[in-house]
Amino acid sequence: MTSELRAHMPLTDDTAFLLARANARSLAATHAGLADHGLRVRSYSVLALAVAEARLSQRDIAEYLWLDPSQVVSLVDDLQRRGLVTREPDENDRRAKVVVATEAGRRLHRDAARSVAERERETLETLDAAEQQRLRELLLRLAFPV
Amino acid sequence: MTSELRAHMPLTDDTAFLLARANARSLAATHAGLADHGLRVRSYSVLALAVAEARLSQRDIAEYLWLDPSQVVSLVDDLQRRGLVTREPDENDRRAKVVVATEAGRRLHRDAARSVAERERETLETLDAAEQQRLRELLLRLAFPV
DNA sequence: TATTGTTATACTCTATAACTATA
DNA sequence: TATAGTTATAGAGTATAACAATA
Repeated sequence: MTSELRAHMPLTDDTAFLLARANARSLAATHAGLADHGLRVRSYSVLALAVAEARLSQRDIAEYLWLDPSQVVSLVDDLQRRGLVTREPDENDRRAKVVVATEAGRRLHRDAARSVAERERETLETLDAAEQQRLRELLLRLAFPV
Repeated sequence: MTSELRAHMPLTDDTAFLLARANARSLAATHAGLADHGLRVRSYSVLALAVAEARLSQRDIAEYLWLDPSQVVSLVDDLQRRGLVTREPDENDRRAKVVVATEAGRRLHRDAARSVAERERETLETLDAAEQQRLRELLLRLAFPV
């Protein structure tokens, strides 16, 4: 970056722009962390929710990850084909299918999460621990407004 | 969102996830604000940099917006075709082209920025003014690490 | 009637490599 | 030898509409 640009820095008072650029950096780090595990950001996210004990339906996953329900279908298809998750019938609603991680899915997620955390740590180290915590609190309220 | 999910909230200690979801909300708001102005997020961002007085080259723009230089070519092509920006030769480097907004480009940007700001305000209102400022400071350091 | 998962399709965005002109 | 802009192409991500099964 030129010194002139450093001094001026357009758009840096624009939350949307800062959010987009910070997210781009974070995405690159996550992508790099997942590369060796045969996962992409979206399939990793779905797997992470399947590993969590929340017993989410595909519709829940779509809402949570801000994806279209039709996208979740092919993501779960892929994970299921690889033996990482299963579709279980919801006992209360026969339309819905709960996505649950298999033992292999849990193992892969654990290894992938470790790689991702390592990369993310480098991305976040420009903030100290308290600042990172404060950032997460603010982002949480933005990501999930009450 | 189910109450069970509200209670559990997987991934909410994951900065990358929160960043992605907050960015998705912000993007949707920006997109809605731009819809009536014939602009998309990426073309709007390039136009915003052209309106700024930083006299950025296409390469600068690519780096700043985290885009590939080849993507900037077609974005500038489109804006230029619509008379919103011009490519000016860089006096110091004949390879480089500086992207500058025309008067029409400035007008469109002003109108679009107003629409975007309105939508963004709704997205951000879950935080008070001081919190929004604090968030921008933290994001800036994440987006542009020294 | 509304919702869940599914299929299909078109469009946008992203990643990569090669080429040219200039440095 | 390296860099700025350009062209081309393939792959990933996104948006939308329609349908069957179930609520």
